[in-house]
Amino acid sequence: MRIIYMGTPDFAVATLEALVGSEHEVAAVFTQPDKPKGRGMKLTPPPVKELALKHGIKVFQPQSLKKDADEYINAIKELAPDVIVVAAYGKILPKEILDIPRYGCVNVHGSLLPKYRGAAPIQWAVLNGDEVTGITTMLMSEGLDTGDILLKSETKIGENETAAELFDRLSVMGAELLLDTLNRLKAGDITPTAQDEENASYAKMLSKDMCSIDFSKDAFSVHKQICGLSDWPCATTELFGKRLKVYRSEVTDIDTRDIPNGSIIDEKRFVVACADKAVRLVTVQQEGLRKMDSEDFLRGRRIQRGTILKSS
RNA sequence: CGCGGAGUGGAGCAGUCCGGUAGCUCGUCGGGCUCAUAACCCGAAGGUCGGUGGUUCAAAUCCAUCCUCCGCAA
Repeated sequence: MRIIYMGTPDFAVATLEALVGSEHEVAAVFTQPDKPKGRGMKLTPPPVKELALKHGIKVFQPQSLKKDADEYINAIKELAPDVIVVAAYGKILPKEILDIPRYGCVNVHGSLLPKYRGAAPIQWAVLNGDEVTGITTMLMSEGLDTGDILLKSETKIGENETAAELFDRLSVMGAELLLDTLNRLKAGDITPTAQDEENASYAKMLSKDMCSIDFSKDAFSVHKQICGLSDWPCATTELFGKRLKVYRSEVTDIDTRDIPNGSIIDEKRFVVACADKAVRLVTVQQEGLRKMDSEDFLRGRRIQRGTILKSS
């Protein structure tokens, strides 16, 4: 099939790569405009753009599909795609565009729809402590992730799995599921199913005010907060007046109900008391320093047992 | 020129302001103790102090410049 691909972040890279390596033809790529990023605010192209350019695929980076609608609609019509594939593009497609391809617009979404429609489905599945999540492909409609479902693929979330790790796994799964979806769509082998609106939920965007760790919560919640926010925006606490990011943790079975919340009960392994049990902080990063195992971080730093980690 | 932190044996740090013996907590290796151990005791190896230039009798430390890593902000 002749495809226009729309996507932006790392999550969308694997799928594009799979399409490029398949029998399908990627006629053009749409992605977000380059944005100032990193130290020095250098203008940085999105990951999908870099991959597209590497393969010599034409790249469009519209600021808005609504303002300059005519221009892009015409461009897309000229490209005459059989299907438009969208993976974490970050823009809403107007109906005029949705109607162009013969097979419609197929979206790859990082959750089992109708659960977690919206921006950060993968992280929310981890944050909420879900045991299972997955990938859904669907035919896009005008609403936010409300289109008819084509295929689903499930996977278990590991006990200590971070959102970043799950991201990587799901992006690979998404690529596979999409190829499967396209092939079966072409063969007329899929019956799109409407989403069950009753059970729909939305995953709102992650924000920095979710980052501060509250050790007065139970260990499981704290642990899942750390996993779900890793490695961005990352759960944080405060030690020595400096921000400490926590990338990785594990729940212990140490009962800490009689110990002040947030106090360090093992100053060598970085075990911290929560409301019910203790959590061990496994990988941390203090501002200005590199990311390291907590044992390394604690070594050579005179930390006393009982030191309290504050909410940052 | 967006703001800021860091670079010292294999790891993590102190020492830098006020130049003058390479320090601490670990790890590694060897030995000892122990029923045993991630515990304890004794000993050893291992560092051109990120690079270069400068000041000085003398630079990890002061000055200049470059490189690398990271936090904030986006």
